[in-house]
Amino acid sequence: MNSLNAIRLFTASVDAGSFSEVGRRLGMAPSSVSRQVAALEDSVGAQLIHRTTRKLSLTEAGRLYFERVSRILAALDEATAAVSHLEESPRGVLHVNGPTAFGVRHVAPALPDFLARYPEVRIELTLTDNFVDLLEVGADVAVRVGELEDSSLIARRLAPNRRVLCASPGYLAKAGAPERPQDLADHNCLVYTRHHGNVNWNLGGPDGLAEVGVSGNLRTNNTEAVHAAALGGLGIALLPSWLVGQEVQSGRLVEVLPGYRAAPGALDTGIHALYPADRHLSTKVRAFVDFLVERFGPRPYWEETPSGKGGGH
Amino acid sequence: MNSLNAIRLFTASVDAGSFSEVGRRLGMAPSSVSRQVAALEDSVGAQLIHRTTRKLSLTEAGRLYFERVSRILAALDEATAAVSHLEESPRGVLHVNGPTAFGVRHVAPALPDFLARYPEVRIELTLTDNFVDLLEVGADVAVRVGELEDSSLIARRLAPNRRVLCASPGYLAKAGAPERPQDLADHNCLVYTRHHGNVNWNLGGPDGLAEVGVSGNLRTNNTEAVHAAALGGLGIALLPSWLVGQEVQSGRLVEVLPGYRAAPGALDTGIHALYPADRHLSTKVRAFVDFLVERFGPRPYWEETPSGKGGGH
DNA sequence: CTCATCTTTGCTTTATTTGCAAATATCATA
DNA sequence: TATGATATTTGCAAATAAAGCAAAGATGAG
Repeated sequence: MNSLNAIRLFTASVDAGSFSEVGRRLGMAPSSVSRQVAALEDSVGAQLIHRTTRKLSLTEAGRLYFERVSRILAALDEATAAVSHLEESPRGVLHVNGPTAFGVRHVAPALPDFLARYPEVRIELTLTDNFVDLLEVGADVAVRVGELEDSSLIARRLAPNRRVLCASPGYLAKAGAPERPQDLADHNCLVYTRHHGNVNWNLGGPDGLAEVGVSGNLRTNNTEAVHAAALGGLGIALLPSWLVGQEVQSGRLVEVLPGYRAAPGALDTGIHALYPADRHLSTKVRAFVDFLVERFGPRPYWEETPSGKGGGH
Repeated sequence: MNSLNAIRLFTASVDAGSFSEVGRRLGMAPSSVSRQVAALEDSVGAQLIHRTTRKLSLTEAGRLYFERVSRILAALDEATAAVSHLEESPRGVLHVNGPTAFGVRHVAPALPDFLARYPEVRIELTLTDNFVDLLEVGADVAVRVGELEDSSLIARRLAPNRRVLCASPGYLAKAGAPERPQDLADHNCLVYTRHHGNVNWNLGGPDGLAEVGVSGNLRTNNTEAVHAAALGGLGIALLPSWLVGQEVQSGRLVEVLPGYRAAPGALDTGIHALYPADRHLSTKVRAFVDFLVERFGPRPYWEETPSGKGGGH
């Protein structure tokens, strides 16, 4: 196949008017230029340049080829530049994928700041709760809460995923606050589970790990439903801090058994940004992930407490 | 610089959806395809394709690059095809250069036949009597009468360049016809010369070579002037057969000393077509030169005599 | 869970390209 | 006219790039 280099040397020779001059400008031997152009001529099957020791002149075929090929080379350089340009600074469309609840509460609110910092980026945010293949859906980066599937993607930790026992002040006034993990068995516990069967909450505290079987009059596979029920005063819930942290801060919910915390399970591996393990990570993805890390960590705003205690990792 | 091959493999991979498939189609190892595309990505500085063992998918940069580069490759192939096309059969502009007198009498009249045979050729005929550099003037082929300058051009012999002693019937009736070369000294000889000084005509005949000093009341550096004067009955002229051959045939001029002929000098090396010694001789030039050879040689029409004698080489 | 197929990487072999030097060609200049 | 400076081109050896092979890791189908 004919090489791009030969074509570039051909046009350069036409511009310079001499193979030697081209060699001088490009720092290569004149013989190489000569041979490349000769090879190009063989490749297209026509003489392109009449050669004299003193002067080069185009044949008709050469003129024709030069005209067309000059524009083509320019277009090719433009195409390359356009792509390289994309990488100079964050710009272009950034497809972000994430779970609905977390996305609505913490990703979407962050976007104005991000877009203000990088005005040339446009974001396409897709919130889905079923697991999607990043590449399948055309996403550049995904935010995942817990449960990292084993994949070729790179995971960057954005925040811890602590779970908090909490209930509304109304419920606690009526039912009292548990003082030890075992007390939970006597409370109406709002259970989030994806499976059937009994549910245990594992709580670590000053007296070690306690496993408590919990139950109540609401079981659901939807965290938001648990959340709503807890806000409504139905009972005690075990919910991620990113969901209830700010309500605990405002007092709409009260943390229960604050000396204890849920033992880290599969759901507690943290909140991560996932992106393809490509050798060339695009600047817009890097910028977005860096932005999220900066915004959330090391202690996310939803973990802040007025007294400075709690949360963290 | 990035190679054309890599770009072709990139687009082929996008089309095929798999490096292995491309390798299969193009008969090369999948690893080579993979490496070429990776090198292209390094070259443009951006990831173009997300790879999975099972599937390839374009990045935004890849989509952008693919769109532009596909068109560019097509344009490049078109440009190559256009040039190659030129060589499939004679077509395009053919620049022909030649001396005025011969061109008007024998080249221009031949062109209708040539153009009828090759309808896709357009001829640009430039007739000049000063020597021009073929390449300088942009000519593809030149017709030269005698005097071949030593150059890198290829010379193909089209016809002999015999010179003929002749005079008008009127002059011969008045002054008589010479019977031996020496008789020319007593005739009014019409001398073509570019220099000052005496002029000798060297005539070869049955009695060997005779050198005769000639003179008359007309000396000129223009062959056409000699020709016109001879037709007007002024005297005896030594003129190329291509100029007077047909007039001798028609009787408007009569050959003098037909048993003798001018000794070949620098002016008698023949009539040639000259064209560049390129490795790729264009088909239109080849066709034109072949056409002239066929039309003129081995015995040109202007050398024909009713009795079949004379002329030749 | 196993298998077939895909991409990638290390390693070796092969092909291409390069530079240098020499041969040849051309034009300017003495 | 002869000489010198500079051009293209070619042969040859060295350097560079590309290819294939085999193996390892990855992914989806059955």
